[in-house]
Amino acid sequence: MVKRKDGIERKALLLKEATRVFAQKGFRDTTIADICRAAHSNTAAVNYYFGSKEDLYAEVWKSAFHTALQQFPLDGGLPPNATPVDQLKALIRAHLYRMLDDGTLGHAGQILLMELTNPTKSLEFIKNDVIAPLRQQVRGIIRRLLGEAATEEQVAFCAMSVIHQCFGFGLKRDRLPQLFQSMKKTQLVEALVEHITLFSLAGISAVKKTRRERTTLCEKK
Amino acid sequence: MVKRKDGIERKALLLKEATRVFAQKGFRDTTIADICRAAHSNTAAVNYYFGSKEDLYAEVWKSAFHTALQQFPLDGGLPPNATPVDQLKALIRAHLYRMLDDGTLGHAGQILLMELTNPTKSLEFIKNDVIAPLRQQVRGIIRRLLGEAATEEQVAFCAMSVIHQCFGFGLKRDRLPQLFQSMKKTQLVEALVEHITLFSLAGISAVKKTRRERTTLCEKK
DNA sequence: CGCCATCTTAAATAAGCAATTAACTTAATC
DNA sequence: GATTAAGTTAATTGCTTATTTAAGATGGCG
Repeated sequence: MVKRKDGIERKALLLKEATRVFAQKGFRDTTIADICRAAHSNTAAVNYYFGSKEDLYAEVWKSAFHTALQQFPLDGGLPPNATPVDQLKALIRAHLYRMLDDGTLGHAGQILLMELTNPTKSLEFIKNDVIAPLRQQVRGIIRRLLGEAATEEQVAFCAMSVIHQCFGFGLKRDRLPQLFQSMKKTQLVEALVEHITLFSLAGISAVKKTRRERTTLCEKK
Repeated sequence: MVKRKDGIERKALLLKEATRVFAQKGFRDTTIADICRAAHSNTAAVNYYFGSKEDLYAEVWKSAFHTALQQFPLDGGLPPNATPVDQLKALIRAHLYRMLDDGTLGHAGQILLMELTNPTKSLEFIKNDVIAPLRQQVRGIIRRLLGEAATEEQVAFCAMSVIHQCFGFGLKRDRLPQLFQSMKKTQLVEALVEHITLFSLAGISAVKKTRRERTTLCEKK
């Protein structure tokens, strides 16, 4: 009945270090000993506080995505009546920061990419809790940009083109500074936001201009 | 001095099954037993023929990328005097097939994505042998599309936008048929080729139209 | 202080896996 | 068909790692 505060402090530290190590090395390559060493704890600590390595991993991505979404909400912090162009730009910026941030923010993106290429059991949850609402959000914005005349397929394709550009930079996360040595990180990210927004808006406009018949292979209903 | 042919047959079978299993589960999650079971061989076979699990993995990606590049060469099989637009489209198609093919072709893409998010020791080789020449190829085409006035940074950003769109579809490889149930696979891939080409050419044109000063943060020399 | 739940620790346990070994079988060449 | 290198096999070794255990230390509260 008597709770001590040193316990919850250590638990929080373990979660933080676990997030970092998992994001860096992935679930399978991370040992409990790695995490406990980073948190200056005994190897039994993980099992004591979280039950198992798997349970800890689940806690990690839950908290990582929670903070990431809190810091960069799906609507980008914009009022609901913002123009779709502004919404798109905010969305791209949020994604890039989620992917490229050096702190906790970036860890969520790292873990997401690893789950997509190398799934653990957690992928199902991630798909439902993270990817699905995100897809809704992106498609909503694209729909407004393309107009009612566009097919569902056109919306889906454009949404993927935008998102994949952002995700792709997560893949080169570690190599980006090397590729663009002369730029500061924040400069680089903002330049990328500008580029992806410009590139994508042009792409979306081009799709909008195509005749509808060309792309109605899908959506027969 | 006496060579037997049953050995090289088994070795080839092991390589083939190893490629499939590695592409599906990744290096760390694949056990030697998994591979040998798939190839109807004893667990000692991998060490007998390849020396170690790591050496086998190296053989796997070498052969996988070799076949992938043979089937879809960097120039897309086009004559050197082809228009950059045709070259871009051929490149996009080649990438998509490398990412989405169900057979051996697709395995190279799977392994590449896993290496990028979750590197093993092999990543350095992959970067030098696969990624670097590819980047050269893409940037060459983009450069021709953007013209001499464009900055190196603009070329690099556009190249990434194009490539990442293709890579991104590799990330959803398994979920694509589910998202577009009504389309046959080949239909879907060709539709994606059309979409990415259209989208990217529009994006590149838009970048070309921007004033040079806006994007000269990099490349001070 | 003295109780007791909470937390910490070192050591033990057990499971999984890559790699090795040595005995055994097969196929090519004479 | 005898010889021998090549290939195959089951059993074993040794290492890494998640998890458990039980004993010990610590902090809050009466």
